[in-house]
Amino acid sequence: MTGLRERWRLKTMRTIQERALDLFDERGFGAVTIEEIAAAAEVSPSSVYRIFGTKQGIVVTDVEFDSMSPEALESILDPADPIGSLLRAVRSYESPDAPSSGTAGDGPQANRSPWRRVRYFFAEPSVRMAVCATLDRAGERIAPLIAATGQMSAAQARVVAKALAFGYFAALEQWYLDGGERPIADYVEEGMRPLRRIWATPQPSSGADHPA
Amino acid sequence: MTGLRERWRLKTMRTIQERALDLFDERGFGAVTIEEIAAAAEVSPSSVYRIFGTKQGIVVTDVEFDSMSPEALESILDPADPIGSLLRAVRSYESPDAPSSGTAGDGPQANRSPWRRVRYFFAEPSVRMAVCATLDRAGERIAPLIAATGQMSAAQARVVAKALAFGYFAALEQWYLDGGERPIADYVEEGMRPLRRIWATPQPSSGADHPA
DNA sequence: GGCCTTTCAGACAGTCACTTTCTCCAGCGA
DNA sequence: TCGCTGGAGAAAGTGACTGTCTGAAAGGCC
Repeated sequence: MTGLRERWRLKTMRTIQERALDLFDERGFGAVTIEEIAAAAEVSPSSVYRIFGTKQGIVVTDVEFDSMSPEALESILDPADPIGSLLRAVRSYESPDAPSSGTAGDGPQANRSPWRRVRYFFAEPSVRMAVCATLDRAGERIAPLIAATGQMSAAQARVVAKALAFGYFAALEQWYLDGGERPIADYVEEGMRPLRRIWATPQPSSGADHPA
Repeated sequence: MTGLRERWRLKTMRTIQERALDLFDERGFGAVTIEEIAAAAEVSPSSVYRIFGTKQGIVVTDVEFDSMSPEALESILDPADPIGSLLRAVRSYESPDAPSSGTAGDGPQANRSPWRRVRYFFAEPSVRMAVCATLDRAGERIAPLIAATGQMSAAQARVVAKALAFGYFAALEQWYLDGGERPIADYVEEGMRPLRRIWATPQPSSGADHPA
């Protein structure tokens, strides 16, 4: 039984995000002010900053993932096969409804899929920067989990964690650039395949891997 | 022979960077305004923005690397062994004088090594964000070079390029966190070793690799 | 070397993201 | 039911950044 305050916070978060995206879709990210967003969501500008920190945070913040506890993250991410874990997470996240309209179909009340925000990750430079910062932090979170397996040193775990986080970002961008036709999981699986070699046990019987 | 205008620009760039770092070291990044930096460098605030774009740009911009032509980059980076190329670049960059004082020794007119800026990459969040954006762009530059080898698809080259750029960042941070005692190249070599497997030909005779 | 064009530094005003502080109400525990 | 407290709202301020304009110096042309 969560408190009333937290309920209000979560509901307000979603309201602000949706109203903000409505305005961004309508007039562009840069042409909308925080005051307008706050007015549209019927909260004070202070609340927007208290909740999201920055204007880009409204787009970047992922309510369920960012509030995930370290334990929950640990239960999802298998340090021995992080790419497989990532794929599973992406597939379950993607399942509800297909993204369908990638660049086409820019209607005001467009799809409410979680991928609605993703467009701005790549279209708006300042948002892209904020996404990079978020991935950076994500890397810091998963590095200790990888290091805990004892397979690598702390420095190597750090490098690999960053490679995973930003490799995923690269795959996502490829999906975006292709217009969002095929499911994202396909891009993640294909794009990140070279990284799988990091965990590959040296066996002579691994088949052809690289060509697209 | 380069024009007078370009000469002025380069000289001004270095002046602004050094004066700005003097002020940052003295009072902290956030406590120094652009106006003060401009005054200290004896230029107008407009010029600071025209040259560096943002306040963080003053710290992040690497004069020689950022102005590197695509051809020069191509001549340095061997797509078949990017990590080896990176190591060579780091070693030649690091050679002039050792960084010595990492966290200790915060004197006003500290060392003038190219690593003076690096401290702020990790100490100042907004600068760190800008560094991430720069690495992101660096990834975009090297991805086509990797894709040109034909070993991977475009998506895979994109992923690997990002992994390289941010893996280097992770290694650099490990160096910073350790206090900058050992040379950076050591951290790059050790930290990025797992990424080498991406290019490893499947041979059963590869020895032990992982422990630190 | 003198003229014309272009480029760019400087000045200035404006916008808005973000911070800080204060007040006050309502949720929460006793 | 009664304090206590966390948090929402209001408001003023700061400074990073963006345009626009003007004048002067650089660079090309004869």
